[in-house]
Amino acid sequence: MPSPDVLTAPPESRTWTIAQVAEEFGVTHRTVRHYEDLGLVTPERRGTQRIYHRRDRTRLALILRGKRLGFPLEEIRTIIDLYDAPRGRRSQLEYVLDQIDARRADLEQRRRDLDEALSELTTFEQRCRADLASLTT
Amino acid sequence: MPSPDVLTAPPESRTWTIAQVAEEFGVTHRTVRHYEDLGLVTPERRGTQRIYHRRDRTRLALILRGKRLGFPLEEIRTIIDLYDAPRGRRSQLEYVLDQIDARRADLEQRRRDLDEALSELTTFEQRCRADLASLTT
DNA sequence: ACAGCAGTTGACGTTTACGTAAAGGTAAGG
DNA sequence: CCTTACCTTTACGTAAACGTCAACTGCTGT
Repeated sequence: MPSPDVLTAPPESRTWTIAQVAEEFGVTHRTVRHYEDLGLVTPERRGTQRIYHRRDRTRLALILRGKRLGFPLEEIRTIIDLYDAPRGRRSQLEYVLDQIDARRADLEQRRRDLDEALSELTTFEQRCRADLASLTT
Repeated sequence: MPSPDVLTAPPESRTWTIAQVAEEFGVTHRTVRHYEDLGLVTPERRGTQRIYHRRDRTRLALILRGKRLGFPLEEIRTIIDLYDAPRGRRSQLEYVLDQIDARRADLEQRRRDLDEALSELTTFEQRCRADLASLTT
């Protein structure tokens, strides 16, 4: 049985086990550990056990979306690193802004490819529907 | 020297060597041959040499766009196969239309992910620009 | 005290997508 | 005829992204 704390504790301090996050995100624990090996997530350790916080879940969501978009994990890491890079000095901020531009260009290329693929698919579908209609007559 | 035929022949019959298509699409000849091993392109053979036609270039363009979108080659093949599957019988047409729906769902999920990523990037950029402005003052 | 389960660390296996080296065929130019 | 450039097959290598044991550890209920 879970201790009542889970229900009464403030949401900020809510934590998860590896099995829980794996289950929630639909991946295996091996996958989660692999991401940790690559430095994509860094869960807290209570002794030897991993404790996942909200921050870790946010990262996992970012990672998995990156994967759905077809980015390699190493590239995903550079994105994550970008998002929580220190931005204290002007030079750092300018570097980050440059990186943002590069990423945006990449994403927009992908969107062009995607829209192209979608419109070709639509054209193809119309042809098929026309063929189907001509069979019916 | 190329024979004058290359200039006078009708554009339909224009062909390419493996080196030319590889160069044109910015990949190595090894890559092109790999796609052939997987059945993604099937160039004509003149003796032992490969002859690439317009049709092959169209396919290569499809393949590479698929790759930019992060699809595995096997999945790309199912797409290509879909595009030139026989559509004579009604049952075949209905099957193809089902596949089209599945693909569209996939592509639209990707677009959602993409738009989300882009808008997060924009938000982040604004924050950075704000930080930069506050440094200037 | 002890079984049982969840979690942990290696370490090797697998699939995908090519790279790369070896060894040779072929057509054109000198 | 011989070199050179381009093409061919065969085959082993490799990096990424996990899968899959194996062998422990550490709580938890009985």
